[in-house]
Formats: sequence, C-alpha cells, structure tokens
Amino acid sequence: MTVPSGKRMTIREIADLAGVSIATVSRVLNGRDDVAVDTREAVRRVIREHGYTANRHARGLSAGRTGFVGVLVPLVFPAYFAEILAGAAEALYEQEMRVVLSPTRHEHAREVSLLDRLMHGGATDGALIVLPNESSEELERALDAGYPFVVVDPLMPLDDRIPSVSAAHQSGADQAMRYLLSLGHRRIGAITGPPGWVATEDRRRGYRAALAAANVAFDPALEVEADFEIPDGEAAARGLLGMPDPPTAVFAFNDNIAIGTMRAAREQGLRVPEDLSIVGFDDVEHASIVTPRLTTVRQPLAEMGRTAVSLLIRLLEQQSVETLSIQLATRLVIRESTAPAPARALAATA
Amino acid sequence: MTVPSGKRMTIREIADLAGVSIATVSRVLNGRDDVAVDTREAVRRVIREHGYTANRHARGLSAGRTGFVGVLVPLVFPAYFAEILAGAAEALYEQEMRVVLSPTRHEHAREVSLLDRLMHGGATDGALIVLPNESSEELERALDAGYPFVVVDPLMPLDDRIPSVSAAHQSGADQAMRYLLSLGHRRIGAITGPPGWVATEDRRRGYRAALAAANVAFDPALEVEADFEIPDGEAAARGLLGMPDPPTAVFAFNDNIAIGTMRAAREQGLRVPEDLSIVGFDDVEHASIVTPRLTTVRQPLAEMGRTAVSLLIRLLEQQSVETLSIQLATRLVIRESTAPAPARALAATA
DNA sequence: CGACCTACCGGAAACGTTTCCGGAACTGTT
DNA sequence: AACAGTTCCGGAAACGTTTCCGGTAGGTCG
Repeated sequence: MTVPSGKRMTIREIADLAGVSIATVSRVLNGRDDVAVDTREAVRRVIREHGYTANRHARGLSAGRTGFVGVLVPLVFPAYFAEILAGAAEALYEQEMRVVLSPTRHEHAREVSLLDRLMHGGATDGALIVLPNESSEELERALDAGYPFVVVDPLMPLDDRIPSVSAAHQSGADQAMRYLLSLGHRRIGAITGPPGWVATEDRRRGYRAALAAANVAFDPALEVEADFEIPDGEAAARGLLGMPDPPTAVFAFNDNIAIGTMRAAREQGLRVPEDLSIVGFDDVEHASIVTPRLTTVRQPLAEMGRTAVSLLIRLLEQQSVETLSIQLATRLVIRESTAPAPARALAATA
Repeated sequence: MTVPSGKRMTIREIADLAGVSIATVSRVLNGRDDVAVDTREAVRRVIREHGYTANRHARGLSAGRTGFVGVLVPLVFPAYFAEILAGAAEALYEQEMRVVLSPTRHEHAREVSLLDRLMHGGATDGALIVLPNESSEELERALDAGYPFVVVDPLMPLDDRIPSVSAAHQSGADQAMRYLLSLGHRRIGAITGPPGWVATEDRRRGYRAALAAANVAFDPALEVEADFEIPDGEAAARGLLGMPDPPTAVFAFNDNIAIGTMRAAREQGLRVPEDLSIVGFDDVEHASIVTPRLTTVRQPLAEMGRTAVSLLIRLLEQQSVETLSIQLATRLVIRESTAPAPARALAATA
C-alpha cells in the first residue's frame, strides 16, 4: 500500500487514473451513496494504490470544515493539564480530527487573541478551552458568533448556555472529609485554592458541609488560602501547623498543596500520617510518587478531555444538544498519608 | 480594537473598505515593501478597526505555507514529553505558527501514517518528531520527499542527513559517575534503559568509560537492564541489591528507574543516601518531589523543544543549514540522594 | 522633449477541494 | 411507444488567498 509517491497526489490525478470526474472521487471520499458500487471500488483501488489523502486546507476552504480543533490550555507542562490534553488528543485522533495546541500561559490577552484567531477564518471547526481565564461574557460573545466550543474545568461560574465539563468538586470534598472524620479527626484544617474559583468554592462548600453534618464546629482559623502551587501550599501549611492548637489533619485543595503540607510537616518534625493526616485533591501522578503516597480525591482528568471532545463533536454535528454541562464523578483514593487521629487528640475530643 | 464583527472579514472586504485591490491588501499583510506608505497605513487602519486575520487555509492552499507544524510525540502525558512539547509549543507560538499535536502512542504504524498525513497535501509545513519509532530509512524517505522535519531525542542512531536535537548523554553519564566516584563509591551499579536506544548506549558508554578512567574494574553483574518505567526499575534494583556483594551506589539511566530503585531500597531497609546512593537521569519534575530529592543529570528538555523549532524554522526558510545535528549540554544536579560511600565499603576498598 | 526608470497598483490565474445543477441512461408504467 | 422516475455522473462555480504579469504616472537624464 501507499506507494512512495514522491509527488503528492491531487484529487484530479486520482480522477484521471480512475477514469472518472473529480466530483465522483470527492463523493466516494466523503462516503456519499450516489455512486455505483463498481465505480466506488475502482476509485477506492486507485486511492489505495497511490496513497492519496485529501488536502485539509482545500477541504476547509471549500466545505468550511477542516477537521482542526483548537485546544486552549494555560500550560502544557503541569501534569494536570497534560492529562486533560492527552485524553482530548486521543479522542480527537479517533475522530480523525487534529489538535491545534495553543498554550495561553494563563495570560488573559493571549487567550482572547488566540481564541479570536482560532475562530476567525475557519482556522478551526471548534475549540476546547481548559480552565479559561476569560469572563463568562467574553465566552458568550464567542458563543453568539456561532463558534462551537466547550469549556473544561471552568475557573469561574459560567452562563448556562456555555457547554462545559467539570468534576464533582463538592462531592469529592465531602468524601475526603467524611473519611477524615471517620478516622476520628476533629480539628481538620483546610488549605484552599484562590478564592472565587469554582474548584475552590465548591470544595470549600463540601468541606464546611461535612463539618456541619458531623456536628463539628467550623473554626475559621483552620481554613487558610493558597494558590495551587507547592511553595505557597507549604507556607500556608506552616501557618496552620504553627498554631497553638494545630489540626490533626489537613484537607489540601489540590495535590500540590498537599505536597507542600507534607514538607511543612516534615520540617516541624511531624510524622505523616501518624502525627498528621493529609488528603489532597486531583490525584495527579505526583500523588503516588511522594512518600508517603498521598490519599487524595481523584479527578478523571483524561476522561474529562475525552468527554469534552464528544460533547464538542455533538455540537459540531447537530445544532442543539440536551445537556450542555457535564459533571464527572470524583472518588477518594485512599493511600498512605492518612491514619486515625492521634490518641491525645481523640482524648481531647472525647 | 477588533470590533465584535459577527461575520468574518475576507481580504476582499478589507480591500473594498480601503479602496484598494485585494492584491494590495495581501501585500501589506505580507510585509512587502512595494506599497506606498499612505496606502499601507490606510489598509492597516481598516484592518485594525475591523479585526481581520487571514484565513490560514486559503493561504496554505495558495502559497503552500500554512504556518502549521506537526509535532509527533509518543505520549503527551509523561512529564518528559510534556516538557519538550511545552518548549516547542512556546517557541512556535512566538513565530506565529501553530502546533498540530499528534500522539503516536509509541505505535509504529500510527507514527508512519500520521507522518504521511502531515506531509501530504500541505497539511503542515514541517514537523518535529520526538523519540521516533521509525527507522532511519523511513525517515530518509520523508527527507527525500522534501518534507522538512527535525527529530528530537532520536531513539536509534540516525543518518547524518537527518536534522536532530539531542542531549549530551555520555557527558551526563560521565559527570554522574565522576561524582559518585569522588564520593568514594567503587561498587556502582547501573540500571540501563532498553538496549539499542541511543540514550541507553551513550549513557552506558559514559558509565563504563568513567569506571575505566578511575581504574575500577567493570563488573558485568552490576549492569542490569530495565525499560524506562518505575516498576521495571524497581524490579531491576531489587536484583542488584539482593546480590551477595551489592553496590553502594546505583546510577539509574533515568529518573523513573531511580525512583524504582529508591522503592526497592526502602523495601530492603536500606537508607538513601546513607546506605545507598542513587543518581538518576533527566531531571523531570518527579526528581524534586520524591524524598530524598533525587540527584540527577539534567536534560534541558524544554530547551530541546525550542531548539528543534529554531532548527526547523531555518530549514523552512533556507534550503540548507550548517549543522544538522545539535547536541545540548547536560549537567549534574546534586540533591539529596547521594552521599559518601559507607565506611565499611571504603574499608573494603582501602 | 523624448526615452527610460522606478514606484506603485490592479487583473487574473492558480491552489485542491466540495457541491449545486443538470443531463444521460435505464427501469418501469401506462 | 411514450412518459415519468431513478440512478449515476460530469461541468463548473465557489471558497480566500498569493503572486505573476502588465500598466500607469511621475521623475530623471541627456
């Protein structure tokens, strides 16, 4: 198959070789059914023997659909994004579509201009926007322009009309807290992400609700803030652990923060999990690399990428879709960073 | 700027608005200098006010250059590839080019067919191929077809005519070994990668040469093989550490193997670095996440991606380039997984 | 003053598809 | 035997650019 063929074939050459018109070749290429079986076979054979694949740009120009899908991602390197990207890329590949990767570096201006370019001139058929920095209004503009896209892991609350895929933050937080509570912990600190982010607020809701449900009074001093990076997580944890009456467990709102917390604990001579239990969120690869391996809430990142793709495909094909917002389940993965509350703490509460 | 503009502008509309021909608009778009300054300004203003960007597909069709560059990568998820990808994507963005991401899952057939598709029909102007599974001959075919591409981190030795970017494996291995030797280690095990890979063979060469240079007899039993993943690294390390006369240090040919080795050591009650020193290779993020933090040889992964892009750009612009194969320096990053050889080992050698 | 340059610009072809429209050859019906 | 309906297929326009080729206007030079 696919003979070396130094020069690339065009549809015209295939047509000549097969003794038909280019219109007919195009028809068999696109699987139309108004072609006689013999003709179809003949064309197929020529194509197979000469290794032809259509020029996507010409197709894009003519038909308006190119098979290119933009994927806007803040950064490609952090495992969190890489995993979503991997899932999306794989799903897109299966659909014979191509990924146009666009890292925005979390820069708002860059994000806006990239989205603009992707929309314009039929450069892409649609897009996936991961953790968008854009406001709901800006996204609605793209929506109104008729550009199909889906948001993965929305950073801010979005308008209902905007298709999105996210994880069940609150339920995940709830699972984590229930588990900690069941281990006897009563003073449970929380190190949150940036306020305002839906990931932060939903998890916070889960944290507080679980506390309330267990009849544990909420202590504002136990809830501190961090960005989602290790150093800041470590700093925040240091504060928490330095309190006169420190927590026996920490619920970190992502794995980076959890790892920072582990470092802070180690620094203060606290053993994890004997003296301090830690649970994270996300379950990126790091979580199972550190010692002790991290108990954490798993987000199905790759699956979110895949799901976003199938939502986008539906958007591309038909015009309207039933559910525009999909939420994927999270689940607690118990590993080694959690243990029953230390005896003295138990005694204190008892 | 860039007015909402529900409908997309074409070059024709810009031309009409500016009162010139489309040829002239195209000229200012492409920075040709045969346009009067007034005309140029007028066109620029119209473009600015209406937020026009050219249709890449039309451009690709007409001019043969699309600004799309394929990036073939085995997987996008592992940090190793993600980092190269991030570097390449950033560099490409700066050049106003777009990344067409194509994960091959290490499958040879998929790689061949993807490359074929990228080449054909001017889908992309060129490509970056990371850790290609393809044979040198197959790549030479693409070369002869006149398709510009550069290989990043070649898996197998490549023909001289194939442009490539890689890291100084042997020098890195040499640095690692010298350091271990300087710490007094004499029985130093090596856990290599798959035989035949240039990364493996070059590092092996470095390992053996350093041993020879230090007048330490090479013990074949100390050199074992693993793939580049953690579990296999752990298994290999278990073998090594279970020997009657086990090594006091292990040079793991990548960080995954090093991490596997740490696990095996822990399992056997060995303290790292007091009882066993470990050095890795790559310096992916994991290396500074584990405890103890890993001493390892740093490969400038992102930089390799960027370098590959600039090489590709040069290939795209002119036809011939001076150096086709670029090797980037590696350097040993000393962290916490290495220490002087245990006293009894020293005594034994003394 | 005529010839020749140069600077600037427009017309039109070309790139490789898809798709609309219409026509030819059959098939079946009356 | 004439007609309508199908089935299959080709011609040609259209998509939005780039670029070749040629033309006009003004300037310079002898």
